[in-house]
Amino acid sequence: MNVNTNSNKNNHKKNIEKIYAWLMKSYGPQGWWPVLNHKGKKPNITGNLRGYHPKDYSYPRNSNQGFEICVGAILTQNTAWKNVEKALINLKAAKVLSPRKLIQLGDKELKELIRPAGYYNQKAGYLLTFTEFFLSLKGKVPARGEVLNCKGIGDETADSMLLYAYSQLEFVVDAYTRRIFSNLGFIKHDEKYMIIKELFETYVERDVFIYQEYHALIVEHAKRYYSKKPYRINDPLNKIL
DNA sequence: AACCAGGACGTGA
DNA sequence: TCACGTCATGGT
Repeated sequence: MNVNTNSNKNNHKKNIEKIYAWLMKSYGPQGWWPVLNHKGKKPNITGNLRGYHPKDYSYPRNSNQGFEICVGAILTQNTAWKNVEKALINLKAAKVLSPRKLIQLGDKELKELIRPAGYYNQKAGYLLTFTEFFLSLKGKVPARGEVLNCKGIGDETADSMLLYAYSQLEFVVDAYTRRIFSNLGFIKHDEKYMIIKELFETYVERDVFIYQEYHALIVEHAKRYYSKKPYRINDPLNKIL
């Protein structure tokens, strides 16, 4: 029994490509992952929802920027980016937004700096654990399983780190992805993370920059049409499939 | 003034 | 495995 034409697998590839094309045409390149400039500020070139360097895929440009992306990935768990930004700017201003400096920091100081990002007691511990791991890599690209072994890093955070900090071909799935694509009929609303990840990794062109943009575009679109219930209402994507 | 945000973990069925 | 409570600040 198949009441939804969108769940026809023969159309998945076309539809998922069509959605990407529509999102890109509508919103343009997103410039993810956001990275602060050398002054420790948010570059003044974008709207508040976009990344900091649209069309520029040369990030991260050094190890510290990669580390910054990982820190942001942990801090943004269930947290608005605006609050994460405050925490990152605090860390940058205190000149501790690098792995060596961060592990030297006292527990109380670290918590105070990341406080705006919320859950600061937990996240402080997660950051220290991850930082030790990051240093142990000595620049090597970690395996997904290794990243997942760090307490506080689950599927989405691991994939975010791998895709945006390490330029690995890992599709990032978040609550927004689940919302949009379940409402469009591709998946169940409570579908497992890995099933959704595999859906995209099967049908999206296997290109790191496209993975980076697709996830960012999904977030941008969801913020406009799926941030408050009832979801799906007025979603223009309903009409293009 | 509730509700939500670019989740993950611990616990007890 | 799964449902549910917990963690916390700041914007709307």
